Amino acid sequence: MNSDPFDFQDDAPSGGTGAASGANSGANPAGEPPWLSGLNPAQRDAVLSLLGPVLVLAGAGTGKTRVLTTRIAHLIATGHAHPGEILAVTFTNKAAREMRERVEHLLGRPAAGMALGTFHSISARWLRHYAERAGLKSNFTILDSDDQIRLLKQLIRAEDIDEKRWPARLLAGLIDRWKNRALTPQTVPQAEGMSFAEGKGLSLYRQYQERLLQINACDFGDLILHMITLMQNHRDILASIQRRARFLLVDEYQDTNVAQYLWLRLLAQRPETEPRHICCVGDDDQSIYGWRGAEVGNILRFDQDFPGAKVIRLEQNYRSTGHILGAASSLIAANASRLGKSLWTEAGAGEKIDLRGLWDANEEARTVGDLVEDRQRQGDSLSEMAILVRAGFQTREFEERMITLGIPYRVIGGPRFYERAEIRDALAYLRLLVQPDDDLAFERIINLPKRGLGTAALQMINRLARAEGTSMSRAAAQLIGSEDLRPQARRALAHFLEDFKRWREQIDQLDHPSLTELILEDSGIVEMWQKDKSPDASGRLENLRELVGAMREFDSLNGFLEHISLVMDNQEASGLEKLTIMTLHAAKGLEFDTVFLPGWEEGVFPNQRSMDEGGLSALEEERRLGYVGITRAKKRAIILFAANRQIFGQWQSSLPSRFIEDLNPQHIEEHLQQGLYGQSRSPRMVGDQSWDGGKAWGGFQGYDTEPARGPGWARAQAHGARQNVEGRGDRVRRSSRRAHGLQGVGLQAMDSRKSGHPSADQAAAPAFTIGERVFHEKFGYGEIIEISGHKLHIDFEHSGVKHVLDSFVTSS
DNA sequence: AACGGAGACCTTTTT
DNA sequence: GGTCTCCGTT
Repeated sequence: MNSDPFDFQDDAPSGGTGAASGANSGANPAGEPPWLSGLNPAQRDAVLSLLGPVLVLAGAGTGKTRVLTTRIAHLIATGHAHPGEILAVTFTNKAAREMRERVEHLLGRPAAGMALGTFHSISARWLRHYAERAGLKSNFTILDSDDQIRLLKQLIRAEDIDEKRWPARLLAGLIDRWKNRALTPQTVPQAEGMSFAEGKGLSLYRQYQERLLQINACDFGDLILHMITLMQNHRDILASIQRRARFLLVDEYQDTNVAQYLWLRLLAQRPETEPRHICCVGDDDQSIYGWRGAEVGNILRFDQDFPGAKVIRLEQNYRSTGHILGAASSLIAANASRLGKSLWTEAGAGEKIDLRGLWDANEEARTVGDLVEDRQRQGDSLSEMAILVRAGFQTREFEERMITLGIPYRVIGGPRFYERAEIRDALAYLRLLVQPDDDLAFERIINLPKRGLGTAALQMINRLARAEGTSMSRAAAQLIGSEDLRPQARRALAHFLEDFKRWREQIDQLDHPSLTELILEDSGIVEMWQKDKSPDASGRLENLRELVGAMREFDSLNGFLEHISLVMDNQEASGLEKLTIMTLHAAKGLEFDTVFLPGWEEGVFPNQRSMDEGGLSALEEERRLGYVGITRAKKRAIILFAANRQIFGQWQSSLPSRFIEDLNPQHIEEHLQQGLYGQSRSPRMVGDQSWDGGKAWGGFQGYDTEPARGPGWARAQAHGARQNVEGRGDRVRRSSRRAHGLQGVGLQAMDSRKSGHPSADQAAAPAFTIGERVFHEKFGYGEIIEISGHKLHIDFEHSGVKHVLDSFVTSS
């Protein structure tokens, strides 16, 4: 991030204004500019189509970032645009940082004045400039979701709403969703405003916004929302910004939400006669943030929004081998709503996808561990391997296994550095230092470390602040001049305020890291942790030291605070090679030689809750997630699933993911564990006539061809013809038609449990009775205490009550 | 202020 | 099963 946070005024030398002139003015007369060499025709087209609206549909691994960066470099180097007229938006700060580096590398010089950042960071800069017009001061605080919740909690309490029934996080979610749709308290539809605490939703939203202005703060959504409102209501602001955004570039367009879309529309707004130089890059197949408001619709109707838009498809993949690409394509082909792309590669077929069915999650982790060690023996680096899970809880078993094996790993996406309590405490001190009206910071640290200012004192301060319509700091200052507080509390409060006064006097004397150190010492924070005997206390002190270290990279305290409220990522410096464990979401945009994809089971992936809430469109989003997962792999992908898994302390039996049947078997090599899905000698198995004892472990080979299964079946047949990848061919029908036996039973049980397709054969439930003694392969003997369909609750002699499917159990 | 018990939660997550 | 939050007790 640049030191000058708002350099977009008139510092831009004019000169790049003649966009319409000579398209090749910057080209080397001897040929073409060097940065264009090595681009394939589609990429080249995307780089050179500088004028008018352009949509680049860039499949996974097709060189999207390269196109974007080259395009920017080309704009500048050919004189089509001055850096100060370019505005490029990304979704993460990391992406922004990388993009800037690459552009400057191509140009061979800094691209000073170019606005390149996230929607939020760019908005924040503008908003600081125009703060007064939005009712804020330019040093406003950016609240994170933690602060947001605490604020909402106060409002909910003040309204006498039952916090249990109407938790603050629910309201926070509601407000976030409104903001994602660019709805202010004035524009929330009447009916929706009623949706919290018997109709108080909208009123709470309004109060929340008022309160934010009072404490001179914004939440993340406000950054964008305020800017939209400002641009809509003030022509001068809009004009000034548009001047700086003559050439717009947007990365990951499929992830934009409605508010971001409106933001872009305002920036791109031009008189009819003028072209809109907007270039959006995205991949509808990698849209995985629908659940937080992203609108795939934005990318799907780009050419309606921007008439005359040129659509360019990047389809040559440079990342993965043929089998990986083939498997991924066959999976995504099962989705109905897509713009459609056909990735291809010049790389060889490579290794097939390694598909492994295992008994339980434990074995899954062991298998991955073994395979990782195998790769290491082959000389592969750990940093080229990753385990990509659907949900956070899955990381645990892998972490445990890696610890046992002594394999260094890192988990991405755990609690982030700046979200840790001790860091947030320290930051609250700094926030209050520069912004005395920051009530949330005040409340956080007023009694930290303990200084005898408990709830009573806090309440008194709060009441006065409300009565006077002022901030808590000011109210507190007033209180120490009065007799309202007990002498002890009064002294403590006076001391607290004096500390801050003293520190503020030091702001110009000391550099900010030293000042922070001073504050941490003086306030007693350091002492507090030193006295703390809990095992993580030393780590917390370590973190505080790290915080001071991180500050040194910024030239001002304000610059640092801006950075941490927007850029909450922690870049790990450690040079040690490590295996990466992270969620599929976090993996987007990354690549690894070897990718492990565990937990491909119904319920886990696709995730049950996701489907319950979002239906078919959520299922498609899950499938895109699978597509993202597979396409992270350069050389090999291993997909795993387990028949049994403990979820929230309950054993669950599960069937392999329906996504596995979407995969074209040509690209798959199965390694199925013997005896999976209880090939036991069960006399109870419904219709078990032809079980062949293991090889064709049922679920997978069998259920694909079960017509009763519904949508999956129809899709599977339809998409064969669309194969477009190396190794194309009609989809091979699964050979086994065994639709009965264990797998049949399990299937029915699953189906009836899931939304959608009730099984036709439910009547065929085996006749277990409550109280019956049964045997389970893993849990041994037990007694049935409850039956619901095919799901049994069994009290096992050695392992307690478990929920298992009846197909895993035999009567004893 | 410090402990502990009860209850609720448990998908993904950037900014 | 694990963790977090709240609330009541000491």
